[in-house]
Amino acid sequence: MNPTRERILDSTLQLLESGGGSKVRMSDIARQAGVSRQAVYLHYPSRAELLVAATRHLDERLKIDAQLERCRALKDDPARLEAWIEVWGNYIPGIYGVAKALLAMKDEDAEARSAWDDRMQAMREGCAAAVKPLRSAGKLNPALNQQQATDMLWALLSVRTWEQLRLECGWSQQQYIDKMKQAAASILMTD
Amino acid sequence: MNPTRERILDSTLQLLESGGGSKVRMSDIARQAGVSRQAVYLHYPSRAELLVAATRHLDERLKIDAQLERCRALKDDPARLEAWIEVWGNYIPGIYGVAKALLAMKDEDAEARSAWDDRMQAMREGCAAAVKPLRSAGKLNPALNQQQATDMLWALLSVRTWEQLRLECGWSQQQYIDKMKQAAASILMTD
DNA sequence: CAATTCACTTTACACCGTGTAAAGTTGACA
DNA sequence: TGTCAACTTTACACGGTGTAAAGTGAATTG
Repeated sequence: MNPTRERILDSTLQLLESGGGSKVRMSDIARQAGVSRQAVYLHYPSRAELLVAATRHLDERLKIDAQLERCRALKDDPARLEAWIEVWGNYIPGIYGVAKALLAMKDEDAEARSAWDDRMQAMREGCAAAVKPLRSAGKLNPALNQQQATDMLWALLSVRTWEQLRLECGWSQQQYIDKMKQAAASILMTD
Repeated sequence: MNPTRERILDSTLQLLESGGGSKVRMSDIARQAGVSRQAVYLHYPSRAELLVAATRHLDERLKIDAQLERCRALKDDPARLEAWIEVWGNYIPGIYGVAKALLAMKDEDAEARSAWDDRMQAMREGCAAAVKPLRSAGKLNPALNQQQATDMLWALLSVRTWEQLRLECGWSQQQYIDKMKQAAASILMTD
């Protein structure tokens, strides 16, 4: 990969992660990367596309796919639910900065919107895969069909919910994971 | 109340509610109110303050306080939880437009931030008041203390969660209310 | 050894939306 | 008749995104 491009993406992620949130400007990123603002536009035609590229770059770094192996191994085991919550829940802090920026653009930029929706779709599949074994094992709460159970889990594990509990309520990451496991089990499983 | 001010606030709410989301401009509002853009600034010094005034105006219209009476009546009754979910859950659609706009500004504008946080604080008190009777009746899930239970309920009933289930998953309002009651009961109560 | 090409810089500018400033209009009221 | 208030009109500053084009310097190639 082109070294300048890489420095730009790294700088973007660095700024996004260090609190900046959505108020990170193109010029900030350029300065951080030690490059002119125009050079950034030379590689990424818009802020939205830069952010999207940055999330892809982050994925490569965090190797989410490898993390997911642990879940996939539990093919028809109801324990897949806990494994999934742990993997995804611990993935959120790593993507939070870029997620926040993407979420902020989502309403105004189609590019950002579809990038985010793609990721959420993939995340939703993880939820569906965690619900399925419950149904197979007859442990799924009879008040919920498979779709509804997936929706509930998807909402429960949303970045926004993580943000609220972790940052606004001051929960620790461990506490978040533990309580989410309990909550998901309570909602989705019959006793 | 000043009739021009009122027209401005009504127009703001109308535009916010009809999908516009956060891309409603001062000039849009002015046009809708049949007034010059500058006249809007004559009454509200900034977009943030206008939005804040609009939410207050909406509160008066929706009479949330009256709605809450039904909850308050159930002083120490565990049924207060269901009543609260119903009241708040049915309040969200009415405030969603303005809530979305406020949430979008929250990260950049201190005015908007504190206005939103105030409202969420009030909402959180409703959650706390719904949790308390459970504890009194010994029905609170022993894995959660009062604070944690309040946090969970607060997160479960967040506008973002409503948005996700209602708009992204396509749930009906009735379905949302029903499932939220079930979910809250599962998470918070011992059997 | 030129000539070209590539990656980048520099400078400049158009566009939008917010917010400020100030002079002009209109009607009500004293 | 004058003045005050509410509003309009015009104009402009600012910040951030994105475009355009000329300039620089180092590596590549005929």
